[in-house]
This record gives sequence, structure tokens and C-alpha cells, in this order.
Amino acid sequence: MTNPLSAVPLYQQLADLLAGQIERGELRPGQPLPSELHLQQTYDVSRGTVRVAMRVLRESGLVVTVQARGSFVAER
Amino acid sequence: MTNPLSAVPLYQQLADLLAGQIERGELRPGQPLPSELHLQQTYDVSRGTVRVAMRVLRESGLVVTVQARGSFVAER
DNA sequence: GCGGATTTGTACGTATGTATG
DNA sequence: GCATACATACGTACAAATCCG
Repeated sequence: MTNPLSAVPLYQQLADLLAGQIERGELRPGQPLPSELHLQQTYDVSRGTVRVAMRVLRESGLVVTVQARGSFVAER
Repeated sequence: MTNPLSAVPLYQQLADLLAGQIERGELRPGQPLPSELHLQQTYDVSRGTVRVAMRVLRESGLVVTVQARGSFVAER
């Protein structure tokens, strides 16, 4: 899914991919995103890359993360 | 200098420490901060921890980072 | 209330790429 | 070409918080 050879960093590709799912309503407000482990296995990237992608999404206000619970699509 | 046993994360302690130097004028606008390598050796933390601290400072608008040049105290 | 499983948080290390001087 | 410095990406380990039986 993600392309390691692209000039776009993997973490950005993953963030874009998830942002797209949110914007298209495939992931709805309040709904949990897949866990870091799930994302890392699904897209074959390291957990660190997943975490950076999640940070990008948090900074753009798309998701909210709670320790030991998960990340959720932000309301509104 | 930083305290690994504190409840405050190392990266936050380092960010606070550098922010203090900036706010006290020990580091002035436009002036470069020590390199990641220097900071990691000076405070005996990993480069990853230094990078997270620098990210905190960037997000708070205190510093500006330029790849291959360094991080600088933000103007104003 | 306890213990284990799950999930995110912190911290470390290493390797390689990119840009600057 | 070489050295320096930040960027990306991988890995590991353990801590902290939550959830569930």
C-alpha cells in the first residue's frame, strides 16, 4: 500500500491514507482507529513510523489519542 | 542535568531546559542551538530524545530547524 | 481486588538518505 | 570528495494506563 521508494516519507503516506479514510467517512467521528500493532502489520511498516503518522493526524486535529485505549477519529 | 527518575519525561526536561535558556536570553534569536550530537553528549540522552525535545520547541515556536544546518532560536 | 492481555508512552540503539559547507 | 547535521526508518525493551475475566 505504502511505497518505500516514493519521495514522500512513509509516515506521511500512511497519515494521508488514514486521513483519506476519515474524510471519506470510512472512519467516523468517535470511532477507534486500528491499533498501532494492527497498522504496523497491515502496512508493513515499523511501529515508529505508525506513531509518527498518528502524530501528524493528531496535529492536524483529525484524531485524538488516549494512552492504553487507542486513537479515535476526532469529533466534528 | 536531566533526571531519568523524574515523572517528567526526559525529552520534556530537555525542552524545558533549552526553553529556559532561550527565554533568559542565554540563547538569542537567530543563534544556533547546539547540534543534536552535542546535546546528546552533553545531557547523556539518546539522539531520539534530543529530537523529540527539539520537536517540542519547534511546536512552541521557540526554534526553527533547517535540515543539514541546525536549529536556531526563532526571531521575535 | 488481582492478574493477564492490550495499547499507547518513553527511551534506547543502528543504518541510511539528503542537504549544506 | 569529505565532514557535519538533520530526516527517515528500522529494531528492541520496558513503563504506564486501561480493560476484562
